[in-house]
Amino acid sequence: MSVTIKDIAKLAGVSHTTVSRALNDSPLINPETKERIKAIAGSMNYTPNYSARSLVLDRSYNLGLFFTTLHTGTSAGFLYEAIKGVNDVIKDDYNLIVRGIDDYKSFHKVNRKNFDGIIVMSQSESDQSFIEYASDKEIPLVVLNRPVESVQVMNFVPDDQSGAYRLTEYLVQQGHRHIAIIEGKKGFKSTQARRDGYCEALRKHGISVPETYFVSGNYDLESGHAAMSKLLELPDRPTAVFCCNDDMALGAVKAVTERGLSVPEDISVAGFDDHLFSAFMSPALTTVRRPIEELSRAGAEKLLKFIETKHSEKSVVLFHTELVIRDSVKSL
Amino acid sequence: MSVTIKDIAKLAGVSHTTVSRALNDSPLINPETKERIKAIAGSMNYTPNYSARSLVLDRSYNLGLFFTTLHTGTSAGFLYEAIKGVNDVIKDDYNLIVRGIDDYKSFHKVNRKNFDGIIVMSQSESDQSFIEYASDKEIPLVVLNRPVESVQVMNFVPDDQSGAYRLTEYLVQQGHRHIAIIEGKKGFKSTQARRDGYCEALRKHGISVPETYFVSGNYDLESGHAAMSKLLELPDRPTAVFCCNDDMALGAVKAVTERGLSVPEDISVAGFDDHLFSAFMSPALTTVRRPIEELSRAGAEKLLKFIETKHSEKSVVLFHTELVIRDSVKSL
DNA sequence: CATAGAAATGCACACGTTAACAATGCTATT
DNA sequence: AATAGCATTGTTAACGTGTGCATTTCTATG
Repeated sequence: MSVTIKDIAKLAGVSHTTVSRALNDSPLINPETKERIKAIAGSMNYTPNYSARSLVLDRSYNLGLFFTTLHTGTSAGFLYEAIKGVNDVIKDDYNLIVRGIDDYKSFHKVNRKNFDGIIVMSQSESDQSFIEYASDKEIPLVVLNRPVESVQVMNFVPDDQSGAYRLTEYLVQQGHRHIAIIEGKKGFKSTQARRDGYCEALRKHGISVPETYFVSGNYDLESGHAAMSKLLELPDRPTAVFCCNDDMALGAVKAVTERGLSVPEDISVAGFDDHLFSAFMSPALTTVRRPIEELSRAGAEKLLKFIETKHSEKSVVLFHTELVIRDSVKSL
Repeated sequence: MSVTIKDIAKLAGVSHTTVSRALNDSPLINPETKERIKAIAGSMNYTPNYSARSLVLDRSYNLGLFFTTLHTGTSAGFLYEAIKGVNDVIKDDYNLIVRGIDDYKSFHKVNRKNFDGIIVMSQSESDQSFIEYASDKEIPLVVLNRPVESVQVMNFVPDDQSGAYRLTEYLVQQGHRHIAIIEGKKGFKSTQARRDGYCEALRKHGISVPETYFVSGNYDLESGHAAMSKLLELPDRPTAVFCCNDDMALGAVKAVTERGLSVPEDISVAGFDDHLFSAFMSPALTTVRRPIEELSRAGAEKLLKFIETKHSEKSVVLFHTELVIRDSVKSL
């Protein structure tokens, strides 16, 4: 039913090979016939059958963008920026396939035949088996957002720890000594890194905080709200709270205002990520910017280059995170 | 390099035809040999080559999820919910390909060979050409979010107009008579529908507002902020503002608090969409819930059923929108 | 015992594309 | 004029899978 190169060949009075070569701009073909064939193809509205091409070329034209999960733990802004970044880079001739790793019962269908390359937006060490699997199958692979040690891969990660360090240090510089932390989802690497940065800064400045200042969350709005509610009940209420992402910070601010208190007058709040909405919160959120879109773009570019040249350094590249000072932290 | 059915055949001492049939659970095959072959396939770690299968079966195993754009106009929450909804439904044997329609230079590569089915999250009439193209190519097609008249397609849309009507009516019932609107992106169908619902409610209650109460936005945070800033400068400042989505509402609230005013004491604000963060704004946002995730899920289910059975009613199905009353509107 | 028919398997081709190799005609060099 | 070599095109096979039809073997029926 649909047009094939053989149909074109018949009409042009040449062999289908010649058509194939002409359409692929082979230098073997006489420029005139090439033009003629292209014209015919155009007029017949020809589109190549990618399955056939894939079969013989052993390429799928599929690129996978995998997240740890599409459920709790992955915020909307994170997903959005990642897709946008990757999508901006990949050429017209790749399909971008989006998927949560935890949606796979078996990785069976993930192989070189089905994916020309894979980008993993890794948030948790639970992805490890997937990453190792893909690496083992020799699928071109870029891992973003989380450092991977066990396997050699192209690896781009934002420097969460130093971001958290600088933010916490900033809180200290503003005169805060009672600084609590609302942590991210358990098991996520970023959770650990941000906590480490926080602890490091406190230690450096000789500040110690009670255990009750460590409250767990899971990166979503509700958990931020719940965690802050706990903190506000404390007899020795903190003067500042570092929320490990902006979503939780929004929830936390809510918990404060609900009690008739206000940010930053009664308590200071800081976040992490710098999502789109953070600048528009009331008060505008002091946070740490993580360049997710840039990271995704860089990752996609690297992957494409690797697919083309089959060559690249497999090492961890740290992306700079940046302290963004706004209005949610009071100077004491 | 990778295992094929012929390799299995050799090992099992049968023809590759038998292997193919066995793995596809054909009733033609002796149950015992079938089991034996399956065992061998498993031990050899066989995965079918989808390109080859696609070629002969004329199916791509690709499902497309297309947005009007991945840039301004599509909010993170919208993208997130849509992907989540669709992803929850599609079986393990489909690839979900995500893409912005405005990223295509030519629709060339969109055809039945490359897509078993397409879901269009349509926000603008600019998608019309794409929808007609896909429909013309006889690709199984579901259009979500925006009613389509020119072509017969499966079409699921939230009832934005009546949602906006009820919300506006609610504002009136709370005693507001000076109600402004911050509109959505020009050219988007939803912009029109929400405006219509707003106007209808005002008319019904015999309220007229000055032209200056219609301020244009484009569904993003900045535009909400800018629009509200304008409104606040007005000599006859409105007592309530209907923002055509939650993102703009957040931006609008920001503009209010920046001026030392507060919501809802000095001015009431309402939104539209009910994104995840809306309940956690301060104050919690009164808005209209649009069941995007459910819509996406329903759309995906419908599409899969159609692909299987080749049969379905092509008509518009309205999804109910729901007024969500929170704390951002004051009773006068 | 002959035979019809069912059950199980194999043969051969098709899907649409690319590419190694062969073939042809032409030009330039000796 | 013979030939080497280039430019251009065609022949043919290959990629891995599914399926119509033929073939073989076995069972049941008369």
